[in-house]
Amino acid sequence: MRTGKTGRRPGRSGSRERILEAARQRFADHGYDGASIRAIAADADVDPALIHHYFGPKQRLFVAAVELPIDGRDIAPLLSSGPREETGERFARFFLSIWEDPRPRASLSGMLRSAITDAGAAAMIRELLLVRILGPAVAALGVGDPELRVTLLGSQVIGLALLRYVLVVEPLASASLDTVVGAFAPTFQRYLVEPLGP
Amino acid sequence: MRTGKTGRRPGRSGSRERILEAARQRFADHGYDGASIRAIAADADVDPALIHHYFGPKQRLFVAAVELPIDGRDIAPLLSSGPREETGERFARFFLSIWEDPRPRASLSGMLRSAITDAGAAAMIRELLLVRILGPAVAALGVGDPELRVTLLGSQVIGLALLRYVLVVEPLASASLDTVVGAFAPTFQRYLVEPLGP
DNA sequence: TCGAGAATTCAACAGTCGTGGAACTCTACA
DNA sequence: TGTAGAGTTCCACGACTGTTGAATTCTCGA
Repeated sequence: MRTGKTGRRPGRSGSRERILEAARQRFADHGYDGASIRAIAADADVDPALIHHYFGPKQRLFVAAVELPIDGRDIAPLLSSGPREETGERFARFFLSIWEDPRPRASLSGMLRSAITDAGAAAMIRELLLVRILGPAVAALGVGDPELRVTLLGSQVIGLALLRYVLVVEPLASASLDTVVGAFAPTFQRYLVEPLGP
Repeated sequence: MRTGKTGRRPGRSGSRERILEAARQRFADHGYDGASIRAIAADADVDPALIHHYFGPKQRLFVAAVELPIDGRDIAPLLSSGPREETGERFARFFLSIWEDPRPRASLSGMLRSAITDAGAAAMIRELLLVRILGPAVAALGVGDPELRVTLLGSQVIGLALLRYVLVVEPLASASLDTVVGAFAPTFQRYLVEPLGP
């Protein structure tokens, strides 16, 4: 609602929501550093100072925009239910079902991109993805070496997300869901429940 | 050699080499955007304008600093030699031997970090890592679905490198070489030579 | 009806960034 | 010895960054 004039606008303007939406998009596309407050403000058709008024410093806007829609405790029962030799496939389908949905994808993309450059966000990905989400899920399976398994799993999960959803590398990006599940399920199966050693 | 005075220095100063070294380090630690010309110049104890004098715009400095020390044609014969059921392990050992060496690691880290944020570098990782390095290696094996296999392989390679070397996530980062080989070799084996489908 | 406070913008500050030009000094070769 | 050119610095430009303070206009409860 940029009328060029100062002062409050009549009625409900929805600026706050537009800011969050624009921030999610920018963070997803350009990462933390690449997404400037001014660009987000322009997308939301709003003055940069308004963003600061609502959210304070940039870091706070980031955590407000990129809030994780997944709870690790949802995964644990899903993995434990059903035959153990299909654990990897269940995990693959669950993981992909989240990323196929465009809304969480923007948040997750933002996290992933930002984690690579920003040191604080790197700690965040460790904390959120590995400790809070994958950690409990693996722990609930009661297998040996849970910490190592979490990182193995994380390495494949992040690599897959990066190539298929963030960088959009073909032919992986356009491969059908069943193809992707078929390709990655055995890998997840090994990292989750099968013996690791050489 | 910052004497505070202008003009050429006597003797060989090695500025060019120091600039490249500093650039590699900065790009590795902070990615393309995060590594400023000025910071690189400070590390190399040199005026920022000298960097521009040698390498032109920043993009040219990046490709000069981050030059890949691997040739895809070196990998192909290595993968083909030896028993086929150990192909994945040979690949794992080769791949890890490169990253364990600190010099290429800096270059590769820089590429990886930059590829996530900078759009041009994303195309570069696709071109260099996937097309020029993993592509020929997989093609030489004469298996079906080579393009898909390259991206599967790439997803695990990048995820592993990211967690173990770039983000340094424990316990993967400190795990012994044999542990890592043991954990990932079967995955690589599947992506390289074994049937994929569900 | 009045006043507190929410919403919004403008203008500006102090940084940082990449890059270009001009000037200076040394080297290498004719 | 003279001179073209490589190496090097300083300075400045214009653009962009996150953030702050003040001013303005609207809303809502007392």
